[in-house]
Amino acid sequence: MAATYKDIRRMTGLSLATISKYFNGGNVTYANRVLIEHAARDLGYRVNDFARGLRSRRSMTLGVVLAELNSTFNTTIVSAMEERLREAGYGTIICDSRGSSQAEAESIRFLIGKMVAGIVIVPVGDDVEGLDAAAERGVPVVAIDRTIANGAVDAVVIDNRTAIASACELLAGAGHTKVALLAGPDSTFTMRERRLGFREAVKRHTGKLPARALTQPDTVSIEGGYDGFRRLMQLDAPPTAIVCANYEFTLGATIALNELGPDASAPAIVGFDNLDLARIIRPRPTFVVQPVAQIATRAAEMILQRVHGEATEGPRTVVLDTELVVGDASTYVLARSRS
Amino acid sequence: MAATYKDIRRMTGLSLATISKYFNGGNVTYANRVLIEHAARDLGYRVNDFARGLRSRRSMTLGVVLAELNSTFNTTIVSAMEERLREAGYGTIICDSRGSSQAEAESIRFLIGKMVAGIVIVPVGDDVEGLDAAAERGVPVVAIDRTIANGAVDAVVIDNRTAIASACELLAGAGHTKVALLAGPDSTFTMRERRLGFREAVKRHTGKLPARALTQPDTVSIEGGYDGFRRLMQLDAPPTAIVCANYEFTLGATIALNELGPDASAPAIVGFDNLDLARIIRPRPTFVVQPVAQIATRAAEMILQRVHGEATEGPRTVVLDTELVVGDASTYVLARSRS
DNA sequence: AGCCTGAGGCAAAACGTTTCGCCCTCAAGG
DNA sequence: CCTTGAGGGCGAAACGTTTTGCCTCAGGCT
Repeated sequence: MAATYKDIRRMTGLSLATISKYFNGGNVTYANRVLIEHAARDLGYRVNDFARGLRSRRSMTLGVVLAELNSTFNTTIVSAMEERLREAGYGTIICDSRGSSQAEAESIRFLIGKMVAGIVIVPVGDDVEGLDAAAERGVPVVAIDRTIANGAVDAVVIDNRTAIASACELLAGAGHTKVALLAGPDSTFTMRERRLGFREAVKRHTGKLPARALTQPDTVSIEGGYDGFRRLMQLDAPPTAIVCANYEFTLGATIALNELGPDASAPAIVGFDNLDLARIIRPRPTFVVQPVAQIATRAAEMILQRVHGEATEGPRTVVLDTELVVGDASTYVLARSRS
Repeated sequence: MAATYKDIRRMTGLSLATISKYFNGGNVTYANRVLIEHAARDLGYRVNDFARGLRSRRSMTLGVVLAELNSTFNTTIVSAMEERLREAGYGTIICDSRGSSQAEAESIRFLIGKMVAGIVIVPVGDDVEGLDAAAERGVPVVAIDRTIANGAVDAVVIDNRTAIASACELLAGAGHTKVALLAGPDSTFTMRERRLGFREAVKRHTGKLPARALTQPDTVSIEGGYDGFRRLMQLDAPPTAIVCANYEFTLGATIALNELGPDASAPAIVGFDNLDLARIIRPRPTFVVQPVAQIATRAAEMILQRVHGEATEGPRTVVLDTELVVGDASTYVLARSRS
C-alpha cells in the first residue's frame, strides 16, 4: 500500500542505506539528493514510524501528562508547549489523568510503550507512580507546576509564596486588616506553598494584617470558590479582602461577589491566573498572573535538552516569578466607610 | 534492555509463534499459558508496540483532533471518550488544532503516521484537509459537533435549531417580544444552525416575537460575549431577552449582566452548554444543555464499529437532542413593569 | 483397524527501517 | 608516483513482532 524505501530504490537505483542517510540528514551527493526527492514526492512517500522506532529504539515524540485536561492553565500550557516542540521536530501525545493517580500511572505506561523520548507532566499529587519505569528506560521527565516527592526530576514551578504574599502586601497597604485566603486542600504542592506564602505575609504584618486563613479547604472547583466565598462572608467578622489561590476559586468567588451586588460590605478580591478574565471584568480587578507561556517554553526546553543529552547533571528546578497586575483602585482599596 | 519473546522462549522452551498466540488471545494449553504468564511477569515483559505495529499494520490507538483544546466542551468530550476507548482496549492520542486548519491537517498526518485505527475530530471549519489521506489508508473518521462539507464521514451532532428554538419558545411564552441571539460568525456549522433555529422560531412567532438577530457576529470568546451584550443593550430598543449561542458567550454575557447590577431593564439571559455554571449562578438561570457525555460515548461507539468493521454502510449522522433546563422564573419571565 | 478432524505447536518468512563494516574513488601531501 | 584519508556508497544484518504453512497427536467416527 504505502511506499517504502524499496520503491524509492527501484526508481533511483540507489541503495537502502543511502536513502536512509538522506532521510536522516546524512551526507548525500547533490545528484542523488534530487533523485530521492523526486521519487519520494512522486510516490507520496512517508516514513514508517513503526519501522523506524523498532530499529532505532526512539521516536520523535514527546508525551504530556496532565492532571486535568479540563483546566485553563493546563490547556494553555499544552498548547504553547506543543507549538515549541513541533518547531523542534517532535510530535506530542497528550494524556489526561482526570485527577486520578492511577490514570496517571497508566498514561505513563502508555507513553513508555509508545517509546516517547521524554515526558512532561503536570502531576496529580505529590507522588507519581511509574516514574521509576521511565527512569529505567532512560526517559527523562520534567514536572510542571508542582515538584514530585518520590522522584528526582526537573521541574518548572512558580514562586507561589511570593505570589500570594505580594497580593497580601498590596491589600495591607490599601488598608485591609482582615484578609482571607481561598485555597484548596494541602494535599497539593501548589496549595501548600500558597497557603505558606499567605501565612508568612500575615506574620510579617502581625497586628496590622491579622488575616484569617480559610480553615476548611474546599474542593478545587468553581463551586468550591463560590461556596468558600459565601462561607467567609457569613463569619461574625467577615474579611474585607479575599485572595483567591487559583483560577477556579477566582471565578467562583467573582460570581458570588456579583450576586452581592453593589454592597458596601462586599470584600475586595484578588484573582489568580487568568488574565483573560481580568480583562473582561470591570472595574478591573487585581490579579496574580502566572507566566503560563514562559512556563511551557521553559519546560519544553528542559525536556529537549535532556532528550538531546545536552544536560546530564542532577535534577534542576526552575522557579519563575509571577506578576501582580494591579486593577482599578476601587476594587482593592479599603473604603473609609468600611473600616 | 527490555524483555522480548526470545527471553520468554528461553524460559519456557516454547516457540515464538505460541507465545505470540498467547498474547493475542489465541488457543494455548493451560500448562503453557501458565508458563508464559510466569515468565512474562518475572521478566517484566511488555509488548513492543513498534514491532507489533510494523508487522500487523495496526495499532491499538485512536486519534482525537480538537479544534480548540482550550474549551470546556472539547475537553469534556475528550475525557469521556478516552475513558470509553480505554475500556475497549484502545489508547488515545489527542491533538490540538488551535483553531487553525493547517495545524488540523498536520495533526491528521501525524496520527496517520502513528497508524491510528481511527480518528475522531472536532473540526475547525466546514472543510477538513487531509481527510482523503485518511480515507486512502482506510482510517475511519467520525466528526463531532459539526458535519464536514468536503468529505463523507460519520458525525455526531446535536439538534442545534431545536435547541435555540426551544429557548425562544420559552421566552415568548414568558412574555418577551424582543429577543436577541448572541452568536458567532456563520463560518461554522453550529453557529449557522443555531442562527437558523433562531430565525425559524422568530418566524413561527411573527408579530409576537419580532426578535432581532445580532447582525455583526462576534468572535467566539468570552470577550465577544461581553462586548456583544453591551452592544445589544446600547440599541435604541434593547432586547428584553438574550439567547447565548455557546458557552463563551454565556460567560461573557453573564459578566456584563452582573455589572449592570439589579437593574429593572436588565435582560433575561438563556445560557448554553455548561451546567456547572448554571449550578453556581443564583438565581438559577435557564440553560440549553448539550448531552456532552452522550455525544462522546456515541462517537466512541461509532468509531469502534468502523474500526472493527461492524459498520460498512455509507456515512451516518447521529443527531442528539439538547435539554432546556429551565431556571428560576425571575430570570426569564418578563416583568410587567418592563413591558 | 483405519480414517478424519481439529487443536496446538513449530520454523521461518515477512514488515520497513537503521546501522555496521566494508569498498571505491578522488584529491592532497610527501 | 605512491600513500593516506575522507566522502560517499553499498550489502546485509539486525530490531521484535505476526502470520503462514506444515506437522503431530489424540480422539471420535465408520
